[in-house]
Amino acid sequence: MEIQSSHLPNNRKKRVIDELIRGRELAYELQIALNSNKSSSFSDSIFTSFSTTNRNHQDLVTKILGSFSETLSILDYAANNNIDEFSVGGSWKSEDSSGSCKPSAAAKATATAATSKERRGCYKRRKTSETWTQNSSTLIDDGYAWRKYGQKVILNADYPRNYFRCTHKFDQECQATKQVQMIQENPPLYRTTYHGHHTCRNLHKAPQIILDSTTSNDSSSVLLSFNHQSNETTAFPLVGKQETKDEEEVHQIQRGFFPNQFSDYFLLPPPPPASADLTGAMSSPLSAGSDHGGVYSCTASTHTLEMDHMVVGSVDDFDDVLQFEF
DNA sequence: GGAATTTGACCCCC
DNA sequence: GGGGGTCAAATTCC
Repeated sequence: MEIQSSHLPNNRKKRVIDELIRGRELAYELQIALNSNKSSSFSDSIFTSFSTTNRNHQDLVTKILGSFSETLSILDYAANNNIDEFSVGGSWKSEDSSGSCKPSAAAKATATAATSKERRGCYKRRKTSETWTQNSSTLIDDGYAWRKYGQKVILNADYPRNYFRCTHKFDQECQATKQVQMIQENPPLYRTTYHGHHTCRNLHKAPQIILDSTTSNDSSSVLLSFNHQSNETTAFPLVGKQETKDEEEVHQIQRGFFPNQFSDYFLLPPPPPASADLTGAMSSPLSAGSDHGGVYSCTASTHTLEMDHMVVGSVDDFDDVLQFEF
């Protein structure tokens, strides 16, 4: 593994390295798990990892996604220096998953209260939790099912903040939440702040394959993600070969437009037989791609995060160079 | 009728 | 004290 990074602050550099090492270890773990599943075909073992029948694989992929999302969020800061929350001591708070809320008077009252009315206010507010933000010009479907639970007018903000929790908060005790706030109307710009990682296993769909070859003059952002859901309605035209029904269920290749951000990457195994199509679908600045097994190389950008059988994504537009070889 | 959203109330924590 | 995060009843949607 080789990492070159020249312009990230040391603390973020260390976080990038730590997260990538973690991601690599998880990927190895996933690889071992997949290899051990010899009764399944490659495509079965890869893509059923998102089905309810293979929760171990799914869990590993979820962890890997989280690891690389964090890494990319750190890089996102570097690329979008206007996100001041990423400053040290800012929104990158230390994880306190223990939920260190001291028992409040209300909570104590709750223990004896029987009525729902009296339970009001007994929530545990996260004192600290891991958070990361991303800005985008569109409201991005990140593959998880969210339930809106609140909206607040924020002081000195032009637009209200919307609060979402994971749909599986109660049935699977998933603590992931996010806040979405429009920060600019024309052109539209949304800021999404995520709190905590998903521990649920019920992706309402897997992340999408989205090739972003930005249609603007700014070629700085390239987005790859992978989707296995077949009948999702989307504003993005599908590209790729005519697929069998099964193939349709494991991947679709879509194109999207997400200028000036790249933190919404997903790490998933690429669809084995479709790499040529994917490559063909890559319009400038993306290029290249192997014709087997799904090793894709996106070489046109300064930043390439690549693993055997997996490509995390690539970006450019700032001077750091990160190369990962596994 | 169940799920999702809206919205006023509650209260933690700076 | 007040901003902001969460709860939960009411309302809307499918």
